[in-house]
Amino acid sequence: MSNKEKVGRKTAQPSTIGTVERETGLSKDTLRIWERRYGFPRPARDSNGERVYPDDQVQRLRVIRRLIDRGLRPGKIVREPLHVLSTRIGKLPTQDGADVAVAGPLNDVLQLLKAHKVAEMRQRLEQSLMRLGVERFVLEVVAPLTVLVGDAWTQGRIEIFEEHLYTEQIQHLLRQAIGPMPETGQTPRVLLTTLRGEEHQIGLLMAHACLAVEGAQCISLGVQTPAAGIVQAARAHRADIVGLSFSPAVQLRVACAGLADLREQLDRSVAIWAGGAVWQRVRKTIPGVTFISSLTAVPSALADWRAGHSQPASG
Amino acid sequence: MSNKEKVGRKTAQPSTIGTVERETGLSKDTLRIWERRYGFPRPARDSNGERVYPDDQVQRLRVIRRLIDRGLRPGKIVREPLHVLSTRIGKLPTQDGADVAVAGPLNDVLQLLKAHKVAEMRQRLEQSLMRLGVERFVLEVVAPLTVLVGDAWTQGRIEIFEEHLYTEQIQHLLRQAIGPMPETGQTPRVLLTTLRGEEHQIGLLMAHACLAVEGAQCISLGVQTPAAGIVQAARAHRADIVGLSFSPAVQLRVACAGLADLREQLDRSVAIWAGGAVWQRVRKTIPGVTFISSLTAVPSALADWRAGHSQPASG
DNA sequence: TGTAAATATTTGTCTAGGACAAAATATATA
DNA sequence: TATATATTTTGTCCTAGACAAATATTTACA
Repeated sequence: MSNKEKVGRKTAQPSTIGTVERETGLSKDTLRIWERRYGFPRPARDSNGERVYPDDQVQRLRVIRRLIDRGLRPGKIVREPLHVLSTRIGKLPTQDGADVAVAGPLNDVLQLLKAHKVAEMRQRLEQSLMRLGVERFVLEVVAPLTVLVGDAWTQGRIEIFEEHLYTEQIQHLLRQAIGPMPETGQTPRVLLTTLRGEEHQIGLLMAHACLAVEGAQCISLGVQTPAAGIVQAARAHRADIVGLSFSPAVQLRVACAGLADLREQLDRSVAIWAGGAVWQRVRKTIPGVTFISSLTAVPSALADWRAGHSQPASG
Repeated sequence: MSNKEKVGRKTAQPSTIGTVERETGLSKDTLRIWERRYGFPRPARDSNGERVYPDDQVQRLRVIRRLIDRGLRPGKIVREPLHVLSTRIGKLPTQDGADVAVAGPLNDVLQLLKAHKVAEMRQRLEQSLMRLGVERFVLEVVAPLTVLVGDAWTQGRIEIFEEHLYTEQIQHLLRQAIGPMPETGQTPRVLLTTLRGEEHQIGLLMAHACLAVEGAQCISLGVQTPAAGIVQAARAHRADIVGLSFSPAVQLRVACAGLADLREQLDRSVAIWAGGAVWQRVRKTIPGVTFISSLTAVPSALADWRAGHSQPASG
């Protein structure tokens, strides 16, 4: 029962170290050692001597986390006050897509979200989907928009429930787009899921959509399949590729460990594709694992695979 | 550091405590305290004194985890050898409503799932949806089938990945069914979500579908919205009703506490509907919260609400 | 006899500071 | 300019005690 938490009975949630771990993705050990080394965070203590984190510190931790995800080092930024961190976020090099051009229309969607005009937002997105087609919609709208929304939440410009609402709408749209695609029977057969601890569905759905339009045969297990289950499923469905999605929130070390672990358990003839922007800053590659740091790389990766398996036949 | 020679080291996987945490879902703290209290697991130590778990112990931990999820207590089972645990799994009680009557056609679907005939299963379900319509499909197929699948997993008759696969397919279907429903502008406006700790989406989607076909205007936030977020969202979207879904896995006390908490924070004019089979066995009702223990009760609950709010008008 | 309150047990999370290896950066050498 | 070595940074693991929430059991009472 690792996900047990103390029940917040009074008005607000008490932000214990366990809560903050879940909210920021920083492990308890990390939170404690930062406190010891850098003097931040500096939580209050309850009657029992346990840490109670004020909201503003949690907020600051979220921003710090975001910056570390993009490659900055804790020693440089953990002590910095919020306003310095915020300006840092603005100065970060943006994700691969040159967003300046598309920033306008995407910001419109963000504005609709903040104004709680759900119907209009959804309509706008549906129009984009129709106009651009599934693939361009995913690459040019959903991917950058999700980053935008994530940043906005990190910086407190939108509320958590607004982010939930966005996620839900996008999920709906993507599933509608994926749903009617015919079972082609083409290769490769791709088994899609995420490892334990990764609960973000959107990345998975984006990958699913991109693969499906390219004619790959996708079977999704949803999020958080334990490694042993992935191995079983790959065997049962004779998957050619196991596709795993990683959000920026994942801890690089944990993810690498999980991947290496899975690689050992999985039949060597089955490829592993690890998708997610996190892999842009990975150094050591894992043998037998293909890193796909951008959805734009999916078509060429598929082409490569097909080139290498042009003779599936009856081996 | 010698990071060139690191490639080929130990042949087997080094099951450290972190790895086992990921594999079993048991936290490091829990693993250590079990070792101290019950004498199991009893990992070896590497040169640095760190725990190294043999595979058979990890395997046993997985089974233990599964039994604990089903309500058994650690003190009783952690010391037991694997073969005892295995027999225990078969003897687990199924959900109270063991519907042998409906089992026929539904069992067919279950068989398809176990045979990994995804396409056929999906086709079968799609046909049911077409034939029965959304509401009957949800009530007569999805709801009992989900119980069936849950039981099958509990008793080890299907694997976890098969349950994931089922969930994913159903989610797809339900979202496709819900998606195209027009925004009617009718009342009531229902905000749908689950509380923290409840991560099952299917219940929520079933409720969404049933409400939508009855003409209610649904806005879903997805799962696990913190209470404060629900309050904000209800205000922002001028919700008449907040609908919360609870799976059988939820702990009754935790759920009640969460509901009471939400009831305090939420404007009294907003109704709270708590849905889920768990409420069949609730004793004390919470004032200001309507319990809906079966989806069949949704239409009448809606009628009641409408009867009591026959004059929405202009404030 | 059944229900509610009180007591006892079980169980997971929290605390502390020390230790160490893997990763990242800086410096020296060919 | 590349490669090997040194230094710093950083996260995870260690021990073992404490405590409250969750659950089981007993007692009190209608």
